[in-house]
Amino acid sequence: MQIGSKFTIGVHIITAIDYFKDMDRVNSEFLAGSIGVNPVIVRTVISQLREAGIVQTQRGSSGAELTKRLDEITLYDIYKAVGSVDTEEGLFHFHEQPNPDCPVGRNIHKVLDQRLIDAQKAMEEKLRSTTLADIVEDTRQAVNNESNEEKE
Amino acid sequence: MQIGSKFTIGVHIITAIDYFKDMDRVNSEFLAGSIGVNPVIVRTVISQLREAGIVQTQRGSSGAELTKRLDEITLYDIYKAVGSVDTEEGLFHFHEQPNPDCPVGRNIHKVLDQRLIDAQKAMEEKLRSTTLADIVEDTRQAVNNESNEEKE
DNA sequence: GACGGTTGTAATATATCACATTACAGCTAA
DNA sequence: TTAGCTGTAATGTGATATATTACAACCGTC
Repeated sequence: MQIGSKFTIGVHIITAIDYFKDMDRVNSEFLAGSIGVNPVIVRTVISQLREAGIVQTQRGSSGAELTKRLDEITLYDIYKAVGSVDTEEGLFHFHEQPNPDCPVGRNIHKVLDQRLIDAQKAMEEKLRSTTLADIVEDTRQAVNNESNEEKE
Repeated sequence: MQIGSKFTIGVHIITAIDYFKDMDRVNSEFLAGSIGVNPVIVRTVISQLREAGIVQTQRGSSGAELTKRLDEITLYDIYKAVGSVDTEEGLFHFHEQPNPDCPVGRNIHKVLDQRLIDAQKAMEEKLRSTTLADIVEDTRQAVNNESNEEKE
């Protein structure tokens, strides 16, 4: 089991929108090329980011813009925006029909649920601690290191 | 996306093995009845718990036994035993073909990977903090509360 | 105002995976 | 030897992630 790639795609999209904002026409096809997926996937993810108030787009004209500062967007915001984990169901899928006639069966939910929620929250808190400013900065840094290595 | 129910089934199994150890013949059919799944699923999960050194079984004769003390088994041990998350791949599925000709594309992995690993580890650490002794105790407690409520 | 380029989204296809189910050989205790 | 159980393979089925095609709605520009 894995959390779908729409999450890392979302991070990639926002990073690229900022990174290329003054250089290229950052449309869905350009992004799809950088990410390595179909343009429709990019548009779908951008739609979800738009609904979450993170980016802004316009039909017809090309290019998305961020509506928040990079340091106000966390990994968690993107994770949430693209629906990485269903809010109702949670990260852990509980077996659905424990037997109510069995003392263990009818209490296991009660006993486990909060601990599972806590584990999920611990992961989500970690995601909150990184902002897209961190990601973009680290990306620029990595690119700089590349050109330094070339010179040697 | 969700972590499969084999994890909560595993917890249920160990809890029931301990809870009923002096009362019933705890075979795969009995467990399947308590959990509400097919007996083969139970046997599969028990197989994985056995490979992880948590339970011990015998062909022919019925009933599994724990090979560790309850307070030496954590939720994480079960999570790991049943392969809730693939060790190679990790919890987060990264899009697989970021473009190496794009500065963002060829660096996004480097920049994101450690942060994703950290988030996953935070969740797993939480799972480590609960032992099956906690779960069984809370279950007995819950059962006691039931009979108290009846008397009122 | 017609046109090229773009977005938003529906519809469909495909592969993978979780779980269910059947079947049966191997084993143990009585 | 028999009854009952386990271990596991094989197969079915539904759900889901991602890819892809198609097209209407829309914008800036000539």
